[in-house]
Amino acid sequence: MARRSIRQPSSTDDLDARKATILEAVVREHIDTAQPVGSSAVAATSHLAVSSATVRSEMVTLEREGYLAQPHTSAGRVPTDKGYRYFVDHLQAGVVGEAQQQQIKDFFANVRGEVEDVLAQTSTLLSQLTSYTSVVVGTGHAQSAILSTQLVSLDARHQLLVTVFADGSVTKHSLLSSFDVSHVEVAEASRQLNALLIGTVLDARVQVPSRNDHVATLVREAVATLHAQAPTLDGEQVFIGGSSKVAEAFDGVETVRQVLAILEQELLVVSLVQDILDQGLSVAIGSEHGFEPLVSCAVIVAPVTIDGHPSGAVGLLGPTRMKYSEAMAAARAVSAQLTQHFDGDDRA
Amino acid sequence: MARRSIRQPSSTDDLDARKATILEAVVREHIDTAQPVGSSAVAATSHLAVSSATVRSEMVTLEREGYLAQPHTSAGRVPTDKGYRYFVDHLQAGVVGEAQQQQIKDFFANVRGEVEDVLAQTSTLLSQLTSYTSVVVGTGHAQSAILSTQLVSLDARHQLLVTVFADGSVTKHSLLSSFDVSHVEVAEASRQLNALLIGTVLDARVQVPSRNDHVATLVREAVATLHAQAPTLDGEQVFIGGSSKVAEAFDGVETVRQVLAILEQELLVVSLVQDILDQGLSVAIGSEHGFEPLVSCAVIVAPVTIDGHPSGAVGLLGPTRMKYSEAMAAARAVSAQLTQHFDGDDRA
DNA sequence: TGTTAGCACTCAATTCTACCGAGTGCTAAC
DNA sequence: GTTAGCACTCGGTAGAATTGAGTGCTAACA
Repeated sequence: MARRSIRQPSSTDDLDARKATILEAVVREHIDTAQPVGSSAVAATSHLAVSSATVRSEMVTLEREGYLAQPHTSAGRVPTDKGYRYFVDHLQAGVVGEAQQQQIKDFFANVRGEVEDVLAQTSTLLSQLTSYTSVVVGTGHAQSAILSTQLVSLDARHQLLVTVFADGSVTKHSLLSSFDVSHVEVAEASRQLNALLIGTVLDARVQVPSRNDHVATLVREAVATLHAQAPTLDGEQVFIGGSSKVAEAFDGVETVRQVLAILEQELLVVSLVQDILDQGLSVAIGSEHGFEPLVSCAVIVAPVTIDGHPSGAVGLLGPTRMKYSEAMAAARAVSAQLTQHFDGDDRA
Repeated sequence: MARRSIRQPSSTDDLDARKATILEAVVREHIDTAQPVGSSAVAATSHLAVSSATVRSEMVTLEREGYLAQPHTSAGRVPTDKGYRYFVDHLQAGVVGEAQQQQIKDFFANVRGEVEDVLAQTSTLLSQLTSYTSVVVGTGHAQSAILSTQLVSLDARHQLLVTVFADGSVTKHSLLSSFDVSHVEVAEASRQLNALLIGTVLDARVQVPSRNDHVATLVREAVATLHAQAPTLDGEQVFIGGSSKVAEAFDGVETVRQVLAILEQELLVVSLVQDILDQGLSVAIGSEHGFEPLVSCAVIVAPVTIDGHPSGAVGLLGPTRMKYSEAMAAARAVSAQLTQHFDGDDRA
């Protein structure tokens, strides 16, 4: 995996007021038009009472300091990752529009179903709100206590182990015995499993029976199967919404392909989101996140907590020239509502 | 939904041998090169001892009869949907290559985990084998008998209803009571639910208790919740693999976007696959499947059965100029292996 | 010293033109 | 029925000319 450590976001020095204004104008304009921005455009749109020549000489400095770049000699300027970073760091928090606020409210007022369904639909919502691809991550239940476990017989050789965790998640594992098992034995094994496991977490050590009869063997197998899952953070879920937006956001077909290919690898996506969160960031721009194939992307994340501890995140993936203000506001609003949703009426 | 009935596939009349050869040559060449095919190319590649002029006059006929089309006057010919249809109908069954056969074998020899995992991974496999986007559909358990149902207390007001079906699937539904429920009451409700539901199918009528105590209310709610799911064919699962292949298969960014947008709507995909299967087809080309946005696509499907009755399908989605022979062979091989996998060692 | 008007210069993008050539349809001869 | 021959069509390409947005530099100005 071609990962590198995430760059310090605060490495952007401060710019004097006029340079900052010019940089901001360039970023805004470029986000709007997707075109290189010229000095005269900046002189016109920004409210600096300055001629284009002055803007030009400032731009030379900004370029030398790495905030702007020139695609070719006779073109305008384009923001670099560092330029976007400065812009984002100095962005005052945006607010979500009336209509969108309403849409979010309506959604959470009407959403039904299990956690998984809610997360999946939230992902679609976030994508619709922003026109970017959205990622919703629900963290695993590795640290949740087991509430109940049950062994169900499918046929003489096959049993299904169903486990319910305190966070409301349910897992199933099929077991294949090398001998025929009676219903009575399954019931007894189920009883013993409950006695052993209820209240424990997945990686806890439990005392399994050492006898060699059917029931004991079954119990041992069940516990082993269950514990084998613990390290893989089983239950970590990813919901990706609006992957078709990728085709809108990027122009090169090849770029689209690469981004889609990344999104297919859900583990990668989870670790990407997790990394960004671990660094305490809410936005990773261009090469900041260290994923080669995503250099032309920016990723916005907002954590979701349940009962105060982190238990997931919502994210947005767009081009580096994305509408940071709106997108960040939407992500924040949705993550807040999601947090509230799970803390509140519905139990997660 | 802009659906239309599927066209009869057998509406292609028969062509004389030479026309058939020419048509086939055009299709093969066009699939290979993505370019319009000229008469001289056909005269050269096909083993007809005929001049290009003869081919040309035959092509005029083929065009008049709707098998070929001309992008513009001075270009070669391109197959129409009808042309592809004839080609596919007269295609002798292809075989999968050595390496691919091996890859499939290895996959099914090593695949682990629950049905869902197997299906998801199968989808990825099929996509890798063919370089097309793959769809794996697992049909719901609406007709499966209930093996076990269990009510678990999350807290005083929230209970989780976990149901195991004979096909090995598990559902969960959370219930919210308007009153506090004790653990004893939950256990009793769970016991009663088992007595009521075990052995029934989802849409069966059962006699619920009419009393008004906590337990009876809980039981009623649980049954109602469960039965509310029956008509929605709950449990129908779609796994889409290799959506990034869409960006390779189609050139227009807009087409890519449209196809991705369709793939996002999983219900649509299921009904598409189902429709094609219902018509007894294994390939739907261009407008045959009646989905406007997918006119430039062909869809290949192959049914999967468990214990003899249909329980899913694998599918491939590519451009109309896809490699039918290879793709159909791969789909068939994978669906056969999948069928065997579920009938055999592992219980589904 | 910072700002600005003026100006020459650069270079991608656009337009125009000519032309090539793959491919066609037609016809006359075999 | 087949084919060689031929005039014709028209998309694609290559080159030249043009355009114009934008730059950097310089000299004058406040």
